[in-house]
Amino acid sequence: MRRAAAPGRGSATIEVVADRAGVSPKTVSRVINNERGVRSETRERVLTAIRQLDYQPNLAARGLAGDRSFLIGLFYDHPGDYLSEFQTGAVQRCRESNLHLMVEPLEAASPELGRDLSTLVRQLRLEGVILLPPLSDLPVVHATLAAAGIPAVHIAPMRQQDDAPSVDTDDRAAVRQLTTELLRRGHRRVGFMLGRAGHRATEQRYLGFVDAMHANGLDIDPQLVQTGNFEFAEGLECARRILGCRPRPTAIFASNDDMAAAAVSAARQMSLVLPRQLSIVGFDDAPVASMVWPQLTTVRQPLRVIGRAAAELISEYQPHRQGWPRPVPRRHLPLELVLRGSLAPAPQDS
Amino acid sequence: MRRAAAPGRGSATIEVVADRAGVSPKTVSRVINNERGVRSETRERVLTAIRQLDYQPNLAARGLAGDRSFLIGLFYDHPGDYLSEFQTGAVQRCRESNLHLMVEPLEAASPELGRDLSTLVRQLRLEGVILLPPLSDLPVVHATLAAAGIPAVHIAPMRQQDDAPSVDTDDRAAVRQLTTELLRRGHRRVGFMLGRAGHRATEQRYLGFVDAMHANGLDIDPQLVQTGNFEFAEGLECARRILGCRPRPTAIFASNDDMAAAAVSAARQMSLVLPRQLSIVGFDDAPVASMVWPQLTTVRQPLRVIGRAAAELISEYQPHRQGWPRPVPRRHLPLELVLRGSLAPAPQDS
DNA sequence: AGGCTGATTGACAGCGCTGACATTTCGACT
DNA sequence: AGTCGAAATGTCAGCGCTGTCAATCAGCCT
Repeated sequence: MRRAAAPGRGSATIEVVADRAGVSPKTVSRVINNERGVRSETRERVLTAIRQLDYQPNLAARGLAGDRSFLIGLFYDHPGDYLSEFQTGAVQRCRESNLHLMVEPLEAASPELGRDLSTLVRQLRLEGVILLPPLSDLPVVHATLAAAGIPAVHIAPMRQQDDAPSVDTDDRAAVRQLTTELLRRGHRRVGFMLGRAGHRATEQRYLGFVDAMHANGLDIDPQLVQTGNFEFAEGLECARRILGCRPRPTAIFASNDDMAAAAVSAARQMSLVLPRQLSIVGFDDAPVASMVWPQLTTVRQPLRVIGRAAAELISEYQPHRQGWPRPVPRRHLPLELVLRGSLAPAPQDS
Repeated sequence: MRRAAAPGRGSATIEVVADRAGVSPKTVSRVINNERGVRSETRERVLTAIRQLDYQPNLAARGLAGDRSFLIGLFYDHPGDYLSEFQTGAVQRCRESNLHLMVEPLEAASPELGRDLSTLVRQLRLEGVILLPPLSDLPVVHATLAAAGIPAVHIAPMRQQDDAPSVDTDDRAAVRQLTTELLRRGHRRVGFMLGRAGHRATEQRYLGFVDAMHANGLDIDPQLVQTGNFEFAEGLECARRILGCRPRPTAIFASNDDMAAAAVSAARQMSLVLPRQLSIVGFDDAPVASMVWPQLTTVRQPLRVIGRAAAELISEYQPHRQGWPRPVPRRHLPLELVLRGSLAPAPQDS
């Protein structure tokens, strides 16, 4: 023996387990990797030995020998409060497949993006990556990963790539439904706060709004549609512009909760009584949605579920292994309306 | 050659680089690892070859041969909006040391906690871990990591372990200062909303409050001190109890912004005019702090800086390498007051 | 019993790198 | 020029596992 194992660290090797079970290391390996072709009695013996020795296979060795890494990367640009929920879901699913999640913030605007990404991906030999928007829409990202041959799941991409699995939610339908709720309560003049240009969510949510308005024979007053960027500060300006229109709208649909919260603030500063004089609805069911008064009616994003789905697709979609390409997997998840106090009947004309 | 390298994936090996530079693989290894004893001319030649071939050393191989992993773990229980900021800071610092961050949610309450942790840590051969509260206070976590010989940085632990590096902020001083601001504006009856029992933050923030009150010769009315749990929902109840006291306090200090936002809601429901009739201050400078009206006066947590510091301590504190133990490293970071609209002079007695 | 097939199991090299140690090189000094 | 020690570089085995392929075994048929 050349180097003594540090005491306490690490654990038994596969050889020790093999000896104890009276089989060869290769057989232990087969058991660990759940390969078929091991008699169940043998498998049991091995499993017992593993348990008794509290054996943990060495990931680095497995990776080196098997040309794998057991690692998948989660790339994001702006962290938001949604990230931690998403990643928790993803990690949970990863555990089921014995994978591990590396998180990597990346600057979408950086000119080094391609190189940074390539370095990371190749150094770690990632088995797949999850791309959060807006990274999921950058051609350079797509190109770099394709060149490296790394499967990538795109979360809520603007346009689906034919060759890339994706996970998204049916924002359009949800907004259509929620807008319909607004109309059903008598609102006719409804303001709309757009999100940041270039996000799929921005486009889809607006389309859902248009769907509902048109379905009810209503026209959209362009003045009442203002562009924000999903952030509170911009949302304030945006809400003020909308509330400055005459006749004043009786409701505002904000493309996310942060902006909806901004609308609440703006209305409050203009001394409007909420929700009697103005209904406000948002999207995301972010923490702030239940922290303003009145609480926001909104659309819940099943963030953990999305995270799980992303990790699941990655673990399934391994084009260079067995019988791929099968159809590129996608998940299209439903959303749930959350009706709260900020939604009220339209005020009576007086 | 036994197995063909998958085309496009991976990159040149150290041997290819060595050949190109006209040196042995070992010398390339020396350059990669920044070891001394390489003539600078040789080093240059190797570096050039590395650049030309766009070589990325294989982490798994480095790990296996060198008994390292280049991985550090970030363990957390409840993800919160603060997590993503923290982790972004940590990842940034990790990159500087060529380390990578694995995030691992863990259930503090689970009876399997010790086993789960041990499995993770040994399978990945983590070089260190960062523990977010409340994990940083669980004896089983501490014991498991100590047994495995893994250095752990504790973030804001209740009590400092003599042998564990830690990062925390001076919550007590910050609350003392902010309370003093309140008193300077004429407030005398000030309510206080405690955080979840067992958190260091809960204790320290309250102590800061007591410090300031006593320093100004004021007693604390026990009725005005209520226990929340850092969450909005509890905060609402808590605020109602405080606002139900007579004479009604003219200000409330909440142990975090979520609860401060709850106080804003509760006050609004009681038709109090903010901030004229009631000043409210919080802690954290969470997103919600600037999303309620009036915006919250609060204390900014330098989350990224804390994350960086944690990663830095881990990369420095490697007791089983070179000359340890040196003094166990700690960081005690200052906080910054953020004065916003929710803080106003006390109403005049009438 | 012998032969044949498919299911199990094992032997062995090698994944790409680094630790220990051997060897060479180089400048300084007799 | 010759000697010596430190600095620079190289040699080689092996980290712990898995892929390949060979060997063995059990079951079944004639």
